[in-house]
Amino acid sequence: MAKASATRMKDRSGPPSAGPAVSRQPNRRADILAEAARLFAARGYDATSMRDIAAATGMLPGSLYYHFASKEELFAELHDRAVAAIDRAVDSALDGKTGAWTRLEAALAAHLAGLLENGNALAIMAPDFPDDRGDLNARLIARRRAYEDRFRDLIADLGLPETIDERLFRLMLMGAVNWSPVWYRTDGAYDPAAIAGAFIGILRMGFDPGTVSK
Amino acid sequence: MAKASATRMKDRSGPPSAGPAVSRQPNRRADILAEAARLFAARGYDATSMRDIAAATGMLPGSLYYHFASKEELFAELHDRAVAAIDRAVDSALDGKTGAWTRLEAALAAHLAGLLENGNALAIMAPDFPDDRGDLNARLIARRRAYEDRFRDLIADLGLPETIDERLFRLMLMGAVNWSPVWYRTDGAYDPAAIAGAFIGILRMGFDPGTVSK
DNA sequence: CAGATTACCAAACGATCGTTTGTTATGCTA
DNA sequence: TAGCATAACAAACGATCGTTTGGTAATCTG
Repeated sequence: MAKASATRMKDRSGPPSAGPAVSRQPNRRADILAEAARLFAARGYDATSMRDIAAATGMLPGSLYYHFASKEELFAELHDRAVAAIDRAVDSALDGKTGAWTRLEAALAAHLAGLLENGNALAIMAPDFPDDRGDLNARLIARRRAYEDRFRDLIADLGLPETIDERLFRLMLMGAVNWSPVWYRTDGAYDPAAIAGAFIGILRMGFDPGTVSK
Repeated sequence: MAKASATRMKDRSGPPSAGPAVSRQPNRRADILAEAARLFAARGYDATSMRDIAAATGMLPGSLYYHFASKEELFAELHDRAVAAIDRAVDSALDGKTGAWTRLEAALAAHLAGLLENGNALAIMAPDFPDDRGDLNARLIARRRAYEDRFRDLIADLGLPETIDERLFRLMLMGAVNWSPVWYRTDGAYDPAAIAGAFIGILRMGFDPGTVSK
């Protein structure tokens, strides 16, 4: 895997701080991102070639390199966008909600719904990359870590008894949810909210007795 | 990906039903399996080439095809062996144990220990293959499904209240455990038994009150 | 209207992939 | 000892991969 020479590549992401942005074919870059997201989610990173993405976008393979310096760069941007989108979804799910357990459940449901969006974003959020591919992997992990800190706070608010290891509590809950896309079926009996509700219900039973149903 | 022509390939797996098995270089096939398992676990399926496996085994790439019809076949056998090994580990962990919660915890600890064995068997057990690659994926999923049924029974023995969906209970618990290899560090504070104990402890608190410690 | 920039096409490059083919020692068996 | 299956080597095949290079219309800017 050759180191991508970033010459001639202008960073077209970032905020459109000044000027009316570009005007010619204003949306091809967004098209690429959308098609790449769909393909990565459906087939995984390795099984999706730049030629596939180009064909789905109606371009030639080399043309992608005008917008993105490399395949890894393209994927990393998708990853960042997915994390940011889920982060915002959690924000709005939390908006106005009160009660530590209710807030945790709402955040969890938004998190899961975000994971399942666009087919299946698991392939984008999950640690698809074993250990290898150092730079990219480190970047993705850091992004996710920052996001998952939100749940550390939400769990701290629960006021769990001291005998409970809050870190393991969080890892258990997040693991259960992050694994859900593996068995989730869109035609199944549960939707994201129901799954989050059931998980929280099971846990809540032990720590917050007297609350059988909502 | 050309359809592998299985001509000239004798199935060298299966039970050594009759005769003293092969006798000449009796162990090269096992070497291949061992090295392939190590490489797949470390780098993943796609990032591990047949040339890598051959080099690690001290053979030439083509020689692998005397023992295995294809790369997928090699992986599938590894997957089956991993599932079988964990199945046996759960067997022996359960041996002599009584009490529904204790048995579930023991099975869970053995399951997690098995996942973490050999570096990280996650790459072997996990749904590495997105949706594509039909034949192989179907086979792997079927093997895992049969194995995971064990936990359905263990959970049924708990006698959970009727308000609890046992399926979601199982999916939650298995998801939490199956996700653990993602964050598990061998130099960390927890070993598989501690993790299983903590997870069960959190759940048990709600359904089996009065049991603070073991 | 001249020049620069944008957004692409067309075509290829070198590397690597899974796999196949033909051959060759080696040991078992009759 | 002849014949045969075993277990590998040696070398290549065709395909596909990420990426690069050079050119070219279209658009924006001065």
